[in-house]
Amino acid sequence: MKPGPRRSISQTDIVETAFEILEQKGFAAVSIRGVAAALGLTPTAMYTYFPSKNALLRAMVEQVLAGLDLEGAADADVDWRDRVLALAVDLRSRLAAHAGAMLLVTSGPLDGPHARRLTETLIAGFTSERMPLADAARAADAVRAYVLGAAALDAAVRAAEASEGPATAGPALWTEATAHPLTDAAAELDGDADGGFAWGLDRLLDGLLAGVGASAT
Amino acid sequence: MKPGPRRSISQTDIVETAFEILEQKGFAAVSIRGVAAALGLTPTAMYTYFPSKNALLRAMVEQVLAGLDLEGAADADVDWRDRVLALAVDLRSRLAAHAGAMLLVTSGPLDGPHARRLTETLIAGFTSERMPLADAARAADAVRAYVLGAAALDAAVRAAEASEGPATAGPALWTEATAHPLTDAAAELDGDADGGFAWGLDRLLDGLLAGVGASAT
DNA sequence: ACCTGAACACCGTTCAAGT
DNA sequence: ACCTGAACACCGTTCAAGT
Repeated sequence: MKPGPRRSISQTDIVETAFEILEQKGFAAVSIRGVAAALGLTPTAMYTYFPSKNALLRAMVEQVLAGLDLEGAADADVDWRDRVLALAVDLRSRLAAHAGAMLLVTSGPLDGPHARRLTETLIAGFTSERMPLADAARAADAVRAYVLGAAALDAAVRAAEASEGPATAGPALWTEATAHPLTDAAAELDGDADGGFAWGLDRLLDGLLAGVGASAT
Repeated sequence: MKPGPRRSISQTDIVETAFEILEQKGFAAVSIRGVAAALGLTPTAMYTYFPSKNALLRAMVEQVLAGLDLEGAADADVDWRDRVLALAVDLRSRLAAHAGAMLLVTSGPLDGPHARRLTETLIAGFTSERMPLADAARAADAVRAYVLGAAALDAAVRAAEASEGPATAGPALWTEATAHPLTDAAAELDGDADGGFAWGLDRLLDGLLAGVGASAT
């Protein structure tokens, strides 16, 4: 095919195609060349839209965050505690929806516009509980860290299950099989990872909101 | 050079070399070929020691975790709260020590022997505070998530600073520059990221330990 | 068992050139 | 501005072969 302007493909089209590849073939398959091929372009044409692969990955992170209901989280009619819980659960499910989304988040800084809006919303919520600004900022950081870390641990476990089957341990790299009685016992009586996430977040909010506002139980 | 057995190189040597490359040239430079070259081997010889690149990365994660003072964390003479704080701070500083260590952790499941020992130690500590096993397991998950998430956010920020200079924003991808007054205001009066980490962990422990034991303040 | 050399099927990115 | 084609300097991994 000859060079020259074609029917314009948007950055959004590229990001969407990248997400399709991410879901179908995993994080490793998200490549400039692969996305270009799926769009019927040569790899070099991609550099018209994004200056680097990293820029593409950042745009993907932004799209994941774009769907967050920050307006709902700013609704002062609802308790802040309930709002931040809903927001965190939503964010976590969005990160869980795409198999490799967590690697995206870790692969670059969370400094896009939607990421900043999320941080701003969190800080605003905590200050609305009469928390000093410095503490509110740290509280926002703590919530971000908890949600991201939980999503990362989830993603790592699921990636391992997908790549090598559920019941495969390392080939005798370590011999002591049952040296972790508590971990094993806990694994038996639990299986509700989602419940664990909300429980831990609840405890974190207990600690963050203790003694700062009336609505903190 | 001719093929045939050489003076044996150990898996430990390979992992150490990989860490040197990680620190000097970053995560992207940690490659089978690169590590092999640094050791004077051909890439294929690497597959004698590790079945895949992923196996090498996992071994690196294990080495980061291997240095953790789990014995100190099991010392019942000290308050569990102080012990888990020390453990978390230690883990975070280990993750921060290597520029790309966080990507290592995120790139695979934390299911090696040292990772499991860490989980076991955390659960044991929480049960020692008279916490039910199921809750102790979830508390351990919460602490892991918080520490990992905080380390991930740190690493992302530092990676960005290293790759493109501190004061570079995106090239007008978004126009509203000062739409985040709280974030900006908080950034001005804070700069102590380490303090923020410990503060948030303290709040998390407040929430986790509230009402379960005598030593929970 | 430990290693080499060649090969396969990929990468991100740059550059000169076309329309 | 948008695109192609060729090229550079890389990847992980496999395979046959040597000692």
